[in-house]
Amino acid sequence: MTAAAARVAPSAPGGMLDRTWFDRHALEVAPDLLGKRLVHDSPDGRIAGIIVETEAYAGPEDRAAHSSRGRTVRNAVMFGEPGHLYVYFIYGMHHCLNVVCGPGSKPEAVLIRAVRLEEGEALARLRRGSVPEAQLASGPGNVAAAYGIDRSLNGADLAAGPVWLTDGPAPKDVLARPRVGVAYAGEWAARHWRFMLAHDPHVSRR
DNA sequence: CTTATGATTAGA
DNA sequence: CTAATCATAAGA
Repeated sequence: MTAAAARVAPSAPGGMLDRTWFDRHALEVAPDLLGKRLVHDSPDGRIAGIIVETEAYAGPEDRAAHSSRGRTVRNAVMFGEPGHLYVYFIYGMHHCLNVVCGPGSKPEAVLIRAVRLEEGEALARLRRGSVPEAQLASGPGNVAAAYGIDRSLNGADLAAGPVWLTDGPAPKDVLARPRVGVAYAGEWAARHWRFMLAHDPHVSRR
């Protein structure tokens, strides 16, 4: 293998998910993200794991989505090109990691709610402290914390790194449930747009 | 400028 | 159940 080929490599094991993969409705991407591998090559080292829980946020019509209140400084990335990160700060202390979807510039995104870490556990522990293994990256705020992701990565291109996704093991039993923390969204709150692997100890509580 | 609140979490 | 804690958005 040549040095040039090695440099191309963010795609490692399975193929790297490309922009066209994200250029679909969030409702299609969210369940498809289960089983995929999320990687972050941070300055401190690599963190990687399998996504076990997601939530879909559709375009302006979805009253639970940030984009339903129009384009603002915070949610601008949602209105841009699919395949970028949308990272926002919430409740004065947590970051949430989202993947921007499409189609096209339709402002949709998928929230990554829980990951089963496979690589970089020691690094995650430095950031998260001595929590049970199953909770290292369980819950959206904890995923961002374990991965060391904050707003400095808002808008980052998943096709350029340092964060990207690759194919992973096909999920077996997938459950669909109502989304968390969106009771204010009326009829939209009742939709089962939260997806998770059944019986996986790494999904968030609630 | 002021004010309310949130795609959360940990702990009582 | 509530506190923590602040960027953001909306309103005056």
